[in-house]
Order: sequence, then C-alpha cells, then structure tokens
Amino acid sequence: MIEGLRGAGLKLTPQRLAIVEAFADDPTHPTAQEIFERLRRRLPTMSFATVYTTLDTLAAAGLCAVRALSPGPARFDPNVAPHGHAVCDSCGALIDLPGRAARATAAPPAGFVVRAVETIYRGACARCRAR
Amino acid sequence: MIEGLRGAGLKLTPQRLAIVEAFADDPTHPTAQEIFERLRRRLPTMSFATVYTTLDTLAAAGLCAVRALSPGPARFDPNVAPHGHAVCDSCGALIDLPGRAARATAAPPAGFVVRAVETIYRGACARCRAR
DNA sequence: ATGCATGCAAACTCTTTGCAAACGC
DNA sequence: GCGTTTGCAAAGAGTTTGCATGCAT
Repeated sequence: MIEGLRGAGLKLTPQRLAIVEAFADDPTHPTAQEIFERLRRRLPTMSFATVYTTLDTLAAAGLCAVRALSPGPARFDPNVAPHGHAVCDSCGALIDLPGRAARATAAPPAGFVVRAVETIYRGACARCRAR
Repeated sequence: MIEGLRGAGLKLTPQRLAIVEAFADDPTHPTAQEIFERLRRRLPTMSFATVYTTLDTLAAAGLCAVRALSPGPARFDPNVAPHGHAVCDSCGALIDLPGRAARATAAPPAGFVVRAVETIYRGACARCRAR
C-alpha cells in the first residue's frame, strides 16, 4: 500500500504511514474511529479529520475500499479485490467471504447464522452514464 | 402493509397511512427526504421526524426494509423478501434485481454497467449470538 | 379515558471543509 | 521554496430523542 502511495505521487507523511500500518493487514474492517484510537497512542497530535481525509485519499487512489453495507460508520477494507461479506444485523461487523464470491458458493464464517443472502451489482446506472 | 400495521397493534393515523401510500408501490427505494417531500403537499403539518419514526416503526414490524448499501441517506424498500440490488456508484440509486437472486444469475438492469458483483450474507455474528 | 403518536426543536453521530501553520519533496 | 498535508474548529448531512400536545382506540 505504501508503494501505491508513492506510485500515486502522494507524500509519505508519518501520519499516512501510521494509518496504513494500522489497518493494511487487518481483516476486521475497522471504522475511522477505531483506526484513530489505535494511532492516538503513538501519534498523540493526530487529528481525526486527517484519518478521514487520508482514508479518502487512499480510496481515491484505489489502495483501499470504503464499505458501507449497514447503518453506522463506514468501514475500511485494505482488500480492494471484489469479494463478499457477512454483515451482522446487530453490531454491523463485517466478515470477509473467501474468494471472489460472485456466486453464493462460499461457506458463511464459523458461528455466523445466515438470515438472508443477497447479491449486489456495483456500477453505473443508465442515468449517470448519460452524463 | 396497512393490514400489517393493524396486525402489529399499531394505530392507523393519517400520517402513517399517507407514508404507507407514498412508497408501498414504489420500486425506486425513496429516501426519507423524498417521502417527506411527497407528503408535504397533502399534509403540510407533517414533521420530518414523524417520517423517520414511522419508517422505523414499519421496519421494526417487518413491514418494510431499510437499505443502507452505500454512503448517503438510507433508502426504504416495501419489498421485505430477500432480493438483490444494483447500486449506482455515483448517485447511489438502488435498482431491484428480479427474483431471490441468492446467486448472481439475474441479469443486471438495462443500461446498468456492472463494475463488480458481490454476495452479502445478513445475519448474526458469533459474538452477538453469545449474548 | 388511556396511552400511543405527532410536531417541534434540539441533540447526536458521522463526515467534510476552510484556513493557517508545518513539512515532504 | 513550492505545493501538499496537517491540525483544529466549525459546518454539514443524516438521524434520533425529549417533551408537551393531540388523537386513535
């Protein structure tokens, strides 16, 4: 991901490096708040707004993905390859499904009780493409 | 849906009836704002908060679904059966996929250019079930 | 008559923005 | 040195809540 920052012509600031390290290897899809709290210990002057803008910057550069699959804060995903998720109705937790589960063939995560399965197409609608 | 209100022991107020009529047959997944604007003409004293609380009440009674699949305002769906959606990256529009598209077999809507397909499991995670 | 529902405003959560100071390149 | 990035605070979007009044049952 750090290579990606450099490749996108973005500056390698201590804040950005710390944010990348804080979630690049984390499969739990932390929120901005959670990432901010992890960093506070090491970089006490870190601003919450910087966490947001940096994550936005990473997402705009295609280096991470923003997941908004349920109400509540957005979750950030270092895995930009298309893949499915199990979403908890009560806490909003996001758990990766293995593989490019375009079809619902992947087994749900251990202990997860499935209430519904749905398919989502992401893309551009006809109206937006017309512009 | 009105039957459902009665069956759930909820009062049939003019506001609730108007809200139900405003989106019960609407496949476009309006936001609370959009529903509110439709009602304003007929019920000028209608409060925006009433729209939210009523939609919450309907959802809690299982009479509609709240869809939060992308950033921005939640969208309300009168179709509570599990089904898939096409989500526009740029405007957030939600378009129904036909059938119980548990598997990605449904054709995308006309004019929609698909960038990615993903599967979502909804349910209860192990941690929440433990409580 | 009773208690749930409404309307209003204010609070709250999550995210973005404006601007001066600081820093990477 | 130049232009981007940071930190802070304030603003903005979206949603929820408290409380007095009103209405369905």
